[in-house]
Amino acid sequence: MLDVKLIRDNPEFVKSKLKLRNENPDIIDKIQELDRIRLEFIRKSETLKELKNSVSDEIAVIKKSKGDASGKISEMKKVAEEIKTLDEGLRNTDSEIDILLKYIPNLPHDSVPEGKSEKDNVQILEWGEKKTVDFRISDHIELGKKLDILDFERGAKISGSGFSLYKGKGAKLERALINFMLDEQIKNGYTEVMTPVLVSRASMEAAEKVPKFEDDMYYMEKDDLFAIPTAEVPILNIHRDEILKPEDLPVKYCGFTNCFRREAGSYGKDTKGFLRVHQFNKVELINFCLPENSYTELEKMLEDALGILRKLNIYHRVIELCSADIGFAAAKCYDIEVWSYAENKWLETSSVSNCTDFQTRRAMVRYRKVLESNKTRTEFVHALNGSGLATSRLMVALLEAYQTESGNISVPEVLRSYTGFDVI
RNA sequence: AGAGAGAUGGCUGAGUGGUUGAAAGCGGCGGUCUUGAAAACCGUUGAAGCGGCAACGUUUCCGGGGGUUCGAAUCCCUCUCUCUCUGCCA
Repeated sequence: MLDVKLIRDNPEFVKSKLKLRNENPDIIDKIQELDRIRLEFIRKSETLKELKNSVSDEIAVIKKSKGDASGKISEMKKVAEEIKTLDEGLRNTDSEIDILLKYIPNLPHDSVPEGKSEKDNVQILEWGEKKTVDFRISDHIELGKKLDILDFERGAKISGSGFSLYKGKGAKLERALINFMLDEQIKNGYTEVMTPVLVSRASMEAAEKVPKFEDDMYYMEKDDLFAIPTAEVPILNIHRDEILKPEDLPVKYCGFTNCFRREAGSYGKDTKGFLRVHQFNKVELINFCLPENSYTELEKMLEDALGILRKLNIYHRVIELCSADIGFAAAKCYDIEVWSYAENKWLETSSVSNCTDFQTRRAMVRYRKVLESNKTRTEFVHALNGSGLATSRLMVALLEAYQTESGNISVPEVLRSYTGFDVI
């Protein structure tokens, strides 16, 4: 969530940034008004509480010396009533503000290209080249079926469309990919974690996924638990309500999990095979860092993700998302896309974002900042997240790019020590 | 799922209505001592909000929410979570 103080002190700045995201800035006026009311409640209530506290002490003294305090007590009775009313007003105003705040996205960073839609995203890097082959390219579904390594029909039988079954060398290849990616990220300084994949509502809220995206999640009503759409959620929550030591920053985690997405509203789009699935595998990267370092850390994280594709030798590009297309919690975001030879288009396989203090403010992840006066103050750390990477679409690109004329798959060099075989 | 116990500051752990934001110990930080270090001793050490340029003042916070009271960590209700035992199960 945004800082209310920023809205209070710099409303025009906030509005202009929201406009860049195609958001209606009027909501800021509403929050400002509620904030004024809120401060009024606080001041009135605190003045009365101060009075109540001091008189209560006096009453204690009088009672101790067996005196009569009935006058003061009845006076304070009235004051207590007033405080109750004021605090109720304050609570209501607080929750009104909070509801509004939950639907306001993070503000785009100055370096983010302005744009109206995804068409205005900017390609900033292209790596490798499109191979040309003199045989017919099979898509991943065809390859998966022929080699008996992927079975989408049976995946659907088990759970419905959008669920897949890996088999034999296909399963092993997937596992190899995950292990390879984790090992690479551990080398890059990330600490591996294995997290719960069902998380509480509080964790979802802290990651700013709920209430805005509640319909996109699988939800277990009986236990009020959500299936995670990304490991970003549990990993971010590792340090919820904590104050980190500045010397420990940046704190970097990587973790593999299954990810679950209902993909409500995208039925009919990219329904083939792995292109859009309800459950997929992903190695996630999270970085908690000092605010002043978050944009250099963002570039490093992008590099960490790209390193995987380079080692796999997969043709890819990087897109810098424009102001209208960056995710809700992000201030700046890069997408990594891999080339699908069969689909003849780019597939998003990673998104690397700097969420600044947007999530950490709600999650209360802070560090102790030492001021010039040698005093300390807590400040929110910045949180970054990135896929490093998501396997399903990567698998599409990999299978297609590594197919041979005979219809087999030549396992990428770096994965062979993991798979134990060279060809599928 | 059944029975019971509990939730207090970075940690351990006192505290059952009136200077208790909270004893004590540990840890952390600063200092004395020391060539240096350890030990010992002394001091210091929570967060959030509001007001203030600041010094500082003030309010709130002892799992969450509500209640009783002039006054609650302390009494009542409720929810959540954790632990132990039994059952079930990977």
